[in-house]
Amino acid sequence: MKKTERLETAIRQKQIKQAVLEIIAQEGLHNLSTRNLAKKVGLTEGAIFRHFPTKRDIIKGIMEDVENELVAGLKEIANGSLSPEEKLFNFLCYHVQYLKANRGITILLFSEATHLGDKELIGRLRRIFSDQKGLIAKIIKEGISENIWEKNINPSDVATLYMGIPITFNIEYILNKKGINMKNFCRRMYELVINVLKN
Amino acid sequence: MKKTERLETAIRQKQIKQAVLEIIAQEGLHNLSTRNLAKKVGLTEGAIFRHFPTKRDIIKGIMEDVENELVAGLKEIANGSLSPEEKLFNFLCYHVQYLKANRGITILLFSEATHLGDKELIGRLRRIFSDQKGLIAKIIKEGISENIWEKNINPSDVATLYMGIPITFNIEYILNKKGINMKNFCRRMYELVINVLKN
DNA sequence: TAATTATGTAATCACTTACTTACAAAGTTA
DNA sequence: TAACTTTGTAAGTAAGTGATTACATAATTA
Repeated sequence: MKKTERLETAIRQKQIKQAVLEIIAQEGLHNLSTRNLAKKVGLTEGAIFRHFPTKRDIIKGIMEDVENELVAGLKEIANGSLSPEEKLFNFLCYHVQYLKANRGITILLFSEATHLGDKELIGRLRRIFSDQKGLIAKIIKEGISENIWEKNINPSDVATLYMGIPITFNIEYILNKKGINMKNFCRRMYELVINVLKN
Repeated sequence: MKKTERLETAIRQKQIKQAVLEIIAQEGLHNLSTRNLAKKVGLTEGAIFRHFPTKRDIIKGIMEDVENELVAGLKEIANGSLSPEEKLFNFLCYHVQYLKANRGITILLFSEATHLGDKELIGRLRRIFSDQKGLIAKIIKEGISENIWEKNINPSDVATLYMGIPITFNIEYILNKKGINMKNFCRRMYELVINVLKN
């Protein structure tokens, strides 16, 4: 009966978080129960709760991944030594690519954080959001101080405008997979943002 | 014991949909149960189900309101006789204002539609989304054909960029009420979009 | 090898969910 | 006034939720 391999917690945690994203992408948020999650991983519910104290902690773990993978990657680009234009382009492409590889993550974060009504999760989400905006604003300020872009432009406003791009991309991608024109998406959006900055 | 006034279904339906939006704005999505909804309206659960066959139908009703109020209003602006610039400005301001008055509606729609995993609701959402994009693209095409805006710009891409504005606004507004700089928000975003179009 | 620890199962918990049923009474109509 | 329709209540339902328990066994350590 007992054929299930025994793996250590760190590995199971990765599998569980992976399964969460797969369920959302393939079956929808409404199927994200611990029961279905256990089935997907190939374990029982008890085993799931052996590796995570609560379901909430699984979502929290995914948020931490986003901070460690996405946000850290974006930070590296923003703090690099390339030109502001190159930074902006790489930033946007990296951003979109990450969301493409982890489709549904935007909806998971916003939906679950608000669904669970959890102050800490919402705070984390807020931080991820404002970190990204801050990095974009920083790149833009850099470009302005290097006289590449217009002085009379508000970096924070452009950052707000920017933030809509990956969010919209992700929402459209999960909502309407065929409708969105993926080809060169990040280059096309980059050109538009550059238009704003060059005035 | 029976002090509850008896009101006709049409009125109760309005009250119930109103209560849904209030609960989301004040208590969060996680408190949107039929139990809590009934309490908010001042009725029993049984009464709620007298006026709506299912909870899903309440969400569907709110979606219909969005189509009849928001989308119809935007359509009127787009099809009006003002200049493309004026249309674009009014469009954006009307859009933002509606979401401000009905805050949380973006999260409700995306979250519940995906949470319920309901094909019809997701289809409706998709339609609301693409209708708005289509109207924006139309205004932009108009401006281009009137030689107000650059020819070598893709109206559909700008529409995608545009769509991020109200979505981001709504998400930020519910996530971080104090953080968002509301003052002249739509005018500031309008200026940025105009920069894109004038190249 | 013996004791201990880590990882699994099966059954079940208390609770919440959307929804239903049987009944009461207000409002309308014949 | 009598019959009927509409709108309400109170008390349920079955199904699903996240989480726990008692127990088994594989892997590691003393």
